[in-house]
Amino acid sequence: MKLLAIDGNSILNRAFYGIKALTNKNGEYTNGIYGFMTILLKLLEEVKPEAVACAFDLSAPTFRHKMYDGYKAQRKGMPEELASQLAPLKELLGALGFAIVECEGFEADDILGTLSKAYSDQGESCVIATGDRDSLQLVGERVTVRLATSKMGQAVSTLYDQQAIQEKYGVTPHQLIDVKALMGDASDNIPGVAGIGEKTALSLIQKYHDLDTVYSQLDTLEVRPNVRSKLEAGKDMAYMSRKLAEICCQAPIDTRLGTYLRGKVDTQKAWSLFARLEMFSMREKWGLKEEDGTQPTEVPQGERVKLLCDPEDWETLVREAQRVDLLLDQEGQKVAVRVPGKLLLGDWSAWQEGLLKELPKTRAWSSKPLYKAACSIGQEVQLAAFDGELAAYLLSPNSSSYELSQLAAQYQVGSETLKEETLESLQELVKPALSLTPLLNRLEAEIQEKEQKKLLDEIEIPLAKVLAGMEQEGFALDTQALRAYGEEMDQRLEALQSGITLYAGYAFNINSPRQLGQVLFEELGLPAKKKTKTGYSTNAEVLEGLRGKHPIIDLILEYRKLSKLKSTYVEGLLKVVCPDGRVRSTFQQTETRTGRISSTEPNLQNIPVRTPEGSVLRKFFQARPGWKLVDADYSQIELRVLAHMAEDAQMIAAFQRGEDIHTRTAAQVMGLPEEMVTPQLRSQAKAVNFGIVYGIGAFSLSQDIGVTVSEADQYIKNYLNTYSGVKAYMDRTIQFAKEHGYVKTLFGRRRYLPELTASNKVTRAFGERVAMNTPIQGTAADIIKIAMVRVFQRLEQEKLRARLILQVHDELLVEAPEEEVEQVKTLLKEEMEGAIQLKVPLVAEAKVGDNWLAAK
DNA sequence: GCAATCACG
DNA sequence: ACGTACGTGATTGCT
Repeated sequence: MKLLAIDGNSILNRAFYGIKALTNKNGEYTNGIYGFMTILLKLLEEVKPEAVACAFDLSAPTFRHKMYDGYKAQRKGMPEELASQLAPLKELLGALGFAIVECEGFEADDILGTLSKAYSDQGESCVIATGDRDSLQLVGERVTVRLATSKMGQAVSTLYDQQAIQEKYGVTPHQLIDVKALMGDASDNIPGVAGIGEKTALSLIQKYHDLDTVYSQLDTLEVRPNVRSKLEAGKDMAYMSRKLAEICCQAPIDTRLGTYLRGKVDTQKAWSLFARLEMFSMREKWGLKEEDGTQPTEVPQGERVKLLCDPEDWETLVREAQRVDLLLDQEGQKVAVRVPGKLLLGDWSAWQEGLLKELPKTRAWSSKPLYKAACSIGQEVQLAAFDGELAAYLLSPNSSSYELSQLAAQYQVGSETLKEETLESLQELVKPALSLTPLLNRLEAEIQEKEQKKLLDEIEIPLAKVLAGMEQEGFALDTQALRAYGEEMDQRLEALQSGITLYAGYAFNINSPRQLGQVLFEELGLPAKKKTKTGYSTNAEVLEGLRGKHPIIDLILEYRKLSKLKSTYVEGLLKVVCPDGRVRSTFQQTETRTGRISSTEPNLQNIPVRTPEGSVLRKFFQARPGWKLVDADYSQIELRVLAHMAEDAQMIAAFQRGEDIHTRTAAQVMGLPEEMVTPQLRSQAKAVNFGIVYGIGAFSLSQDIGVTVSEADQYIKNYLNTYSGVKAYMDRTIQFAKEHGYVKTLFGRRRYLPELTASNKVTRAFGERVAMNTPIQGTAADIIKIAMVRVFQRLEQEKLRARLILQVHDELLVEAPEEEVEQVKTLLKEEMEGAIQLKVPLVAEAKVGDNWLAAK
């Protein structure tokens, strides 16, 4: 019978430091557990043990502490984010049927020693898994150690048997105790003999075999005189260290071999623990099946429903139902519909018309595709009653995906069951559909509880419909002109490339930062300033600093800029343009942690504008013939939000008087009259204003505006003195975040901040900046979302043909027939400025043009 | 699949 | 001693 004996603390420790921080949606740290389970899987596969014991340290003092006050005295406790993973790890191991062994007064090492001795004494073998070299002394004829180490960040495990130890150290495993007695161990604070290190200790034991011999023959040892005197002085220390270093093999634990046979797996418990930890892939790896999570004893039994596939009376059933829950499978073009007592399954194309009529009483898992469908078959687009995906996002905006099956597992809601099993129940949609209703119920309740109902009902759900419209509408692109511009760029790129090759002396891939670094900093010998993890940094900031040092730099900067524009915007856009000449972005509503929306395939929120070469691309985004683009953007929305939320008298007054906030800030912070504020000073003040919103540091501000750190620091101090309400607000917000674990916007949008409890102060500082920034960025996002919904409704009410086609965080773009332009301009301004009443006015400005460049 | 870079607010 | 502003997405090179 082979035993796998694991040093739980040591392996957890390795796992924790080897994997970057990972938390579940509640902010519980999980990276150590994840790593531990991965290592354990690998061990089981490689060792194939019949019995497994996981040994853990207890926090109580051990016999070693009692023997020597200094033992592990310098050792810091484990960081909280690791300590918090111990309990769930043990719970999980228990659920998976592994024995957990702890023993008061003894360390995990002693447990491993005792067990390995018990097994080998009875002729059985034992494999010890640990990250700690101390255990090597336990190696014997039937005992081996698998030592986990990390080499260049890679986890490696080395197998040690008697021979391997002899080869590496030239002594027997047992002799390692005496080696350590002499050399000591800094990490455990075992003193050893002062002045004797690993080399000397090893050679002494190799030659004289043990500590007793060394000391009995001290006078005749063939060593340098100073070593002899050190040994003499350190004799007591050596013998005490030996006692500390020797692992005890008689810990009072259960040594019956059968105790450690793997026990029964509590599948439900393991399933739900993995779910809570959000380790979905682990469930499969541990052989857990989906049924394991849905046994009636663990989770409340859901309703029993009757499954009907393509029933003829589906339309009546849906029409007469009080409430409908709907799950659309876009890939399979199937739809699952839950009405009281029944689960209906059908083809989306056949059912969509009837179902879309009933949207107001429908709780959808995801509603945006439904609005798009309604729109594309020319049906009236009505609002859904609920949207599970959006609800889940509001409850936990940190998650990376909002898939129904994962959410159901996370929330541990029960699944409904079928009244009778049929062949059709094998359909892929059935399983997720059975957890749909319980999950929606649960999400609705939690939205109530967290006071996010208004946010969901009045902002996110109506917004989904607006976004559907924008996606459907698209934005016209002049592809011919764009293509021609691309060809121009190619010519220029070729010229730049030959110039660069000439200066470099050979052809290389300019797009490769590595090759470019080689050319600049090794071949041409330019001074390298910054480094990245993998080599020299060659980013624009570094290259700017090298301007004038070599003529190649200007060419590279231009090449970089052009090739970015060409590949991302010319080629990228041409790749996704629809046959009708319009590009249709997808707007992600559950992506950002702050509440903003994002835009993908193509991303229309990062079309160039800051440089002349880039902004010409906006010429190719055009209104239809006879139509115009109306572009309206908020003026300094984030600063206005800050003024309101911080209730800062100075800032509020400045906005109320309609002053230029950056000039005002410059005057205040730099102690000048406003007339003396030059454009350069104003732009510095603008950076300060931005910095404040981001949760500024003096270093970064100094980098940004090119002043010394102490000057930057002075600016910040002056700023916070001038706008003392802001300072109080920031302090208050961080306080709230630390107390509650989250921050929220004016409309109750939340963001959880597990970073604030980190022991790493860089991480914690990041958490604090996020705590300051998120309410501001998030409230601004809430406001423009409200404006979008209102603009959309006004266009509808006033029966205009104009359509909202794009949002870029503080900017809305409407495409309008020429005759509607004036009305649309007014409407946009009114709805954006009137989206909400703050202590400061909201200001939006609208401009008109044939293309996006002209309308800015 | 990740790192580096750069486009936007 | 260390690292250094918030939020995104796309492209490229390289392992």
